[in-house]
Amino acid sequence: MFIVFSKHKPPIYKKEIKSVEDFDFADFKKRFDTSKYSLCREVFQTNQESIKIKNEKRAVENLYKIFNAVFSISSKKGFQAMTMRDLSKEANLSMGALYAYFKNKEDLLHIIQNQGRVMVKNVLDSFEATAVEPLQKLRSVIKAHIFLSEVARPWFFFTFMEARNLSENELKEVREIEAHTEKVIVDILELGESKGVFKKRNHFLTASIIKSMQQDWYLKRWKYKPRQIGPDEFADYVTGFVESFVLVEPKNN
Amino acid sequence: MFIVFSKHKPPIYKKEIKSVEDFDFADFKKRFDTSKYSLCREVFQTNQESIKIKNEKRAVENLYKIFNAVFSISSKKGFQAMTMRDLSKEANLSMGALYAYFKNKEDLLHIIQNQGRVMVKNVLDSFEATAVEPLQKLRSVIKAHIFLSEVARPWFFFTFMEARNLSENELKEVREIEAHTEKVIVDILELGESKGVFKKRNHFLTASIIKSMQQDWYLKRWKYKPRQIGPDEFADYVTGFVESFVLVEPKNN
DNA sequence: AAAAAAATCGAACGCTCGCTCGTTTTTAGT
DNA sequence: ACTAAAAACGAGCGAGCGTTCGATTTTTTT
Repeated sequence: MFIVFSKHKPPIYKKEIKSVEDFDFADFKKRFDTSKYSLCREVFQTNQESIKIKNEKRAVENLYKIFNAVFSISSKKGFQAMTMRDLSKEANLSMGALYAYFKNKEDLLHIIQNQGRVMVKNVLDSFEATAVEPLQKLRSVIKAHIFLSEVARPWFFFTFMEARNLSENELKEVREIEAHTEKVIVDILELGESKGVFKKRNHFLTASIIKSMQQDWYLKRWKYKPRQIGPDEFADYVTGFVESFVLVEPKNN
Repeated sequence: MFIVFSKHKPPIYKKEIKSVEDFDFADFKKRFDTSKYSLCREVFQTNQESIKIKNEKRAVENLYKIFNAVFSISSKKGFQAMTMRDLSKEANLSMGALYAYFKNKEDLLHIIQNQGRVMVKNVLDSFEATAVEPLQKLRSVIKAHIFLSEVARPWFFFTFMEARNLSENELKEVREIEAHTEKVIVDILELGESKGVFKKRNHFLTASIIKSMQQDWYLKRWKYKPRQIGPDEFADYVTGFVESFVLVEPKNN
């Protein structure tokens, strides 16, 4: 989709740090369709048989209003505590209109959760193959996750917080994708270890800890915002933190 | 395999490391009243005027049943979605009996949240002054937090997940204690920097990341349990991770 | 401009919720 | 064993929930 080949592949142990894979948040936004409607359009196309509205433009715009209202209300009081009257008011749609976009309240939850999951899997998988060297792979994956959670913060927050309300089946899917993204990191760490670039560690624990850092970015954004810490600075700090632990020959700074 | 500090100590800063401050989980449990009723007893004594039951033993036992039921139900569907009938059934108490222990559902939430907050503050503050050297202080605080969240995991999980339902006033208290525990870490890092033991870093970000690791322990315990990773191993891994980043002269392994 | 189709509206319905209170059971003092 | 206080009980109340559907408005087609 957007695999970028570096013009000159430098040797890993030298000054290769400034390669094309070393994207920042601005690069990330350019590479993806970050239009605020893109996710809603996908939802419309995926659920066309259950959505009673024919006109795509209209449907997508209203889905956008609905989802935003859901995110806004449930970030304050949770999805279960949100009433359909709350939602109707916040989205500026009548009760009847709302039910043209989803079958019932539970269905609304599932639509959002599923779309969130699909988005994360699509984006992160496309980043796995971006880089070749272990260190670059590691950086790519860490950054991609942080930047994606920045672009789609409400989706991430909602998915995390409301995962409890899922059925056993869906919960299994959540666990699977979580294990998958963790395995992506573990594989990179093992590759690096076998190449002698990374230290021998408990890679599962390292991956777990990396994920917890990424998670902090979208769960506790209110902590970072007033201190003017942006996604680039945060991502660099996390990668620096991780590298000092896993690299055989860490940079000194 | 990876960093183990407890028994055979690598001589990093002379021998003062082998001090009483280098506690493990078993030590921690001994040092605190970890009786399953101790927190409930505190709740009873704190809210004696609103609790309509006179007999302490009876009240404490029922509070224990109630809180456990609350934790069990809301970990699955959230506090808001839990009905008083759910709670009545799970706690084996009638509706009327429940309301002898709290004024209303909201009050029940506040009682649990307040007690959880008080506990965390009491325990962590008592650990701040335990050690003298920056590195030992850092280890103490990190371990104390992880071990405490292990002993009182349901309280931690509940406090985190249901913080959204708090009033503006209480939310302020939550933020305050969160900022407080973060500041404790920042102060230690600054002390270490001034002593030349720790590197010059963005201490706020380091503290933030440390907290996110600790948090992972009680939010995602289902990940660690099947892999047989206990609190000692996890705490050692986290401290090792952090030390490789902050120490001027990190141990090699 | 009229007619058909699409989209929106919101009062009304049945149900479940938090909570109460008159009654019954259990406990403790004698 | 008696009795009064303490504790527990649970059916029932009104409020508010998710959801529906015939009426109405807006858009598209002709």
